[in-house]
Amino acid sequence: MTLLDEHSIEGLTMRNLAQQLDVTATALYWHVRTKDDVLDLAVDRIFGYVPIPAVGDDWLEDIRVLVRGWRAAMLGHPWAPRLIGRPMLGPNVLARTEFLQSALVRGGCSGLQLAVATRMLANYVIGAALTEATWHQTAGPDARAAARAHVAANASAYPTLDASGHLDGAQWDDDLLFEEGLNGILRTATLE
Amino acid sequence: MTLLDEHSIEGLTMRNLAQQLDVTATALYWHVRTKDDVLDLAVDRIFGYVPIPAVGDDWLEDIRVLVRGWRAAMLGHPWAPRLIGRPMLGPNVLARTEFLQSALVRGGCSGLQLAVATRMLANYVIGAALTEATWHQTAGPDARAAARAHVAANASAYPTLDASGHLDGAQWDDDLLFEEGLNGILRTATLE
DNA sequence: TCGACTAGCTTACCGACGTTAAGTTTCCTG
DNA sequence: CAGGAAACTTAACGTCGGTAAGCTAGTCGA
Repeated sequence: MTLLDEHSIEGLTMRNLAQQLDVTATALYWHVRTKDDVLDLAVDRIFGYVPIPAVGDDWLEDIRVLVRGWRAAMLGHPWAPRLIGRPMLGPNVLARTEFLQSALVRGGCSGLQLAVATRMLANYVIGAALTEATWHQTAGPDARAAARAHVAANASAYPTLDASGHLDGAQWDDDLLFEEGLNGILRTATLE
Repeated sequence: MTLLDEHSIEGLTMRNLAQQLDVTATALYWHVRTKDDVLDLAVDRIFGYVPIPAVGDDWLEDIRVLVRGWRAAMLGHPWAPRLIGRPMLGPNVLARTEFLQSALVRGGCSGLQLAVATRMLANYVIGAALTEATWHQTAGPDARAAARAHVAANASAYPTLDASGHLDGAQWDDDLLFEEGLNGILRTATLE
């Protein structure tokens, strides 16, 4: 994970990892079957960093806390969102899902409604972490400016986009946007 | 894209791509700067497959149609969700965002509300496509069953998860879950 | 008609990667 | 003190993304 944090995904090679451990690359294959296993382990470890809060009396706040921690864990390790799209059946993942569903059940969800709410939350967090991480690491001084310039140049083709400042980035805080969206999703869970 | 569809991401090598085009691998570097460029082109092309509907009188339905097409385009090419986490500033992406935002504006959104709604929708679609694609291609006969067995074995640790059948997969239709969640998100956009 | 120029491709090659096979050390146990 | 397993090394294979230099065909102005 040190390697991943410092040099992102491309920096994690079996040789680098071995060097970090003062070992030959082939020695790793005694502990691990393939490199994909290493990545899977890293992903599950990320989910282990998501604090599972104690069950409180406010199920909505319980969900908020879990989901905030989930997003924070991924944004703290920007390579993590990119690695989703993998099995993800480790016990850490299951424990997180269990907590989330149990909170929803406490809130009165069941059946289809429960399944929908679970997926909404998971999809929202994953999508948010992925796009935010992408945006941050793509934010070379040029990329964002180039897109903005392109929109401004063809302002007639993108009237709304040009006016909304969606590409300005600094206009709205990511945390605020996430929190507002989360509230929206939770509201639908309480309304249905 | 033929290569990607048939052999997924790992099957797309410069050499394979060149062979498919009856050319040497190095010839590709005349047209493309690096392999990442090829992947970026593939991603932008996917967004080109998202049909941008004509502007109708029902802005909610306009959004639904766009978002459905977006998800379908990604699920039709399961490698696509995994490639998000890349620049994504091509004109196709911008055009899609423009349409989405303009529909929201027609619906009365503006300011913070507009930004939140845009992100919610994007995050939801991306998250859904990613998890669904992952689930489908991980669905070896064993993976899903193994997870279910693990939950059933430790049913005491996962009471809600065990009872909800969240891992059964066949219980709810993916399309239905997506549509319901989409309705929920759109409802928050109209309520706020 | 012909030489210059260039878009497009090829041949040859580089270092790094994931992975395997076989042999070596280290250490614990009977 | 013998034996065996756990942990590691050395050597090597095939493939990958990418570079450098050279070849080929067609266009175009004089």
